Amino acid sequence: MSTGDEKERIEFLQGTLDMLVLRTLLLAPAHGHAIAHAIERNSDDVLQVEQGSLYPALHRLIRRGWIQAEEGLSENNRRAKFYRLTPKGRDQLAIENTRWEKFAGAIARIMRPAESEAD
Amino acid sequence: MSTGDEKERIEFLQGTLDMLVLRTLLLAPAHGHAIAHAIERNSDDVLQVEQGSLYPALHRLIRRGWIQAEEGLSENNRRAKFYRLTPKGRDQLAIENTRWEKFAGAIARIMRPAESEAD
DNA sequence: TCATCACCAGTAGACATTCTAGGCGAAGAG
DNA sequence: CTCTTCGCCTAGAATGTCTACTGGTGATGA
Repeated sequence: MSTGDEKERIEFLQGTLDMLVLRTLLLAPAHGHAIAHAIERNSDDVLQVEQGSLYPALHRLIRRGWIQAEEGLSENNRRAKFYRLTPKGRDQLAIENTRWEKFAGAIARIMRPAESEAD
Repeated sequence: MSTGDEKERIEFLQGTLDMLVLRTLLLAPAHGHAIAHAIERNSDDVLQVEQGSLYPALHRLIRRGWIQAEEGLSENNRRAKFYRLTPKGRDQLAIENTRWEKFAGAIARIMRPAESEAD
């Protein structure tokens, strides 16, 4: 996953993709393409999900029992794998969400006092 | 860098350590140990900086010209390398700060509607 | 004086995740 | 029939972190 700046494509934030995928599947089952597009759209195109990151992530999530795949037909009448959140996946999403907020909060505490505390 | 939960040590957020180090050195030059402790303290011990992550990061930052090292004596009268932010490093910090906020904002947009939009 | 501890710097190797850069099969359009 | 688009997938490289060390040197106290 990278951010979508003009040309400053940055590799960023290892480990958040799983959370984002789980979050997306909380709304409804979806196939790979749709998941990627949903994440991109919902982030106002700040995040870009590469296929080479997405599919390994999906398989990882399956291995861990957090999602499951079902064969189906896409909106465009093509064969597609629909991924669905499992109960374990739902729990995991809650865990990762908490963890993220804790982490982001910690970063904020370090970065924030910049203006006032600078010596 | 990992979060400091009781036993759920998580590997988290590749790439943020550099930003945190730069931010810490914005306040004042410091040696490795001091940088690590400052990050841990300022994050209320949520973040833990491992030496095996810190020193490679420091050397990386030097290679990129964002910080520079000077030999000196620590508060405990021990030989230590004091790392100082360079002008380039200051610019870089601004870049990374912006990037982080953009990224965290994007994550938030995806994660937020959880409560209201859940089907 | 000698042992021990805390402080400070550093490295090697494993590991996980991401990215680049492809490939492949099938539906639909012309 | 050909071309494009959709959807799934993988190999290999790059990156950054973690675990688990090594090593040197002040300070402390027996």
